[in-house]
This record gives sequence, C-alpha cells and structure tokens, in this order.
Amino acid sequence: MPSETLRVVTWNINSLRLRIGLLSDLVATLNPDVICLQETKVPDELFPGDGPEALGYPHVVFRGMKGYNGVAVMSRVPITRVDTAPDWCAKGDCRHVAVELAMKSGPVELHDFYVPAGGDVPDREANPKYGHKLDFITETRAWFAARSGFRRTILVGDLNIAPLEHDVWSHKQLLDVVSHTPPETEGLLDWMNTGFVDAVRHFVPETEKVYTWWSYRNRDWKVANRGRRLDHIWVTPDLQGALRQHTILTHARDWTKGSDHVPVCVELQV
DNA sequence: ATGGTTGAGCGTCAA
Repeated sequence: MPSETLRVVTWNINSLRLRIGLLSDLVATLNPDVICLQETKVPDELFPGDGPEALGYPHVVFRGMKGYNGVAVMSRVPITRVDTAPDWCAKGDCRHVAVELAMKSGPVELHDFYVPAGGDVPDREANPKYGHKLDFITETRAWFAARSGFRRTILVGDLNIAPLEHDVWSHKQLLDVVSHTPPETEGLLDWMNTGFVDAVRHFVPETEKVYTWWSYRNRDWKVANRGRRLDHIWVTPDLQGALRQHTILTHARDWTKGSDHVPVCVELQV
C-alpha cells in the first residue's frame, strides 16, 4: 500500500479577508498539504474564491457567516465534504466543517472546529455564552462517542480550551478563567477520550509548557509570555504511529498585523 | 474588580 506525507495545519486566522496575505508566509514556512482555518469572519458569498487556488490549494470547503465565526479547509489533496454532523446547539453558527481527504492509501476524515469562546464569567446562569460552550462540548462528545470505532480521522481547531496544567502560563491563576475551568478542561478531555489522542502532546511531554495563543491585551506578548494552548490537533489511535513531527509556529505571533493565535502543524505518514 | 487590544462594520458586541 503506498503511503504519503500529509502535513496538516490549523490556524485561527481572525478574519480571512484581512489576513489572506499571511497565508503565503504560512505556506512558505510550513508547506502544508491541508490548511484548516477558524474565525474566517466571511459570509460564503464573499469568500475570496481565487485566493486559495492561487496559493496552490484548489480544493476548498467553507462555512461562513457575517462578522463572526466561520471555518474553511484549503487542500492540495482532493476533498469531499462530509455532512453527517448536527447543527451544534441548533444555532446555525458555522463552527464546524468536515471533509474526506482522498489519500492514495485510502480516505482520511478531517474535522475542523471552532468551539465557542464562552465569554468572561465562568457561570452559566450569569453568562449564557459559558453555558453554550459547555453544551457545545457535551454535544460533540456525545456525537463522537456514538461513532466510536471510527478510524483514520483527524480533528483540529480552535477548541478555546487549554486542558492541561502546562497548557497555560499559570494553572492556579487560571482555574477561574474561562478556557481553563475544570468543567471545560474535563469536558474537553472527555471529548478527546471518545477516540482520539492529542497529537501535539504525543511529541511534547505534559510537563513542558506549550502555548498557541497570546492575548492582544499585552503590550509585549513575548516578555509577559502569558500564553494558552487553545488550538489542537487530535488523531485516532490508528494514526498515532503515523505521526512524524509537529510545529507550533510561534514567530507568527509577530507577523505584521498577525492573529492572536499561531498556526499549529502536524506531519503524518499515512 | 478592572483594564488591557483587536475585528467587523459603524452601535457596540465578540473575542
């Protein structure tokens, strides 16, 4: 059976139209086969259709809306959209798209998620956005649990939760901060444990700090280094042996007019 | 408890 390299990137681009030029830097640096974006903030009728093709990614699926949310997958490999998932929390809010990659060795399923950020107050009564976030991960967990036994599947995205102690700059100080509260971190790990392994933690020990996001509200993000690992790549266990390397593109946080998230990349031999 | 910054799109809300 022929095998080939598959390099997958996930990036919360925080407006595709504003930062589409940065995709050239991303491609030049990481040479990905598939790019999964979140927070594209562009309705489908305004999606810059010729942009991905000019960069060498002729296969594109996207789901966007005006102003908020939005996900897109750009690929060198032919992809077909998979439309089996429900409308999470019945909001119609463009936070998930799934595709099948036509690899030579057989299909690989890929899910691109943008989990709700959850607002500021970690209390579902005072802050419905927090409740929405918890409900979202409960629904996704249940849906993947019901499909247990699936294989050759990759799940990526801005999951807006830093699940482990060393996924944040200060575990103690962030226990009450949305993105690292126990209901979120436990919920996310329950979702992952429906049938995935954490591909970045496959390479980096849990005792080592890893961040993919630094707030805009820090004068010097590098000096403060108050980061969180909000962006994730999970793979089904049958792909764990296919993992070859990973990259957190930290220096992208310094790109001119950059996103507050940086690209995360994993290479597999599938 | 609050502020700090950014994007969409023109009020403010969301992050």
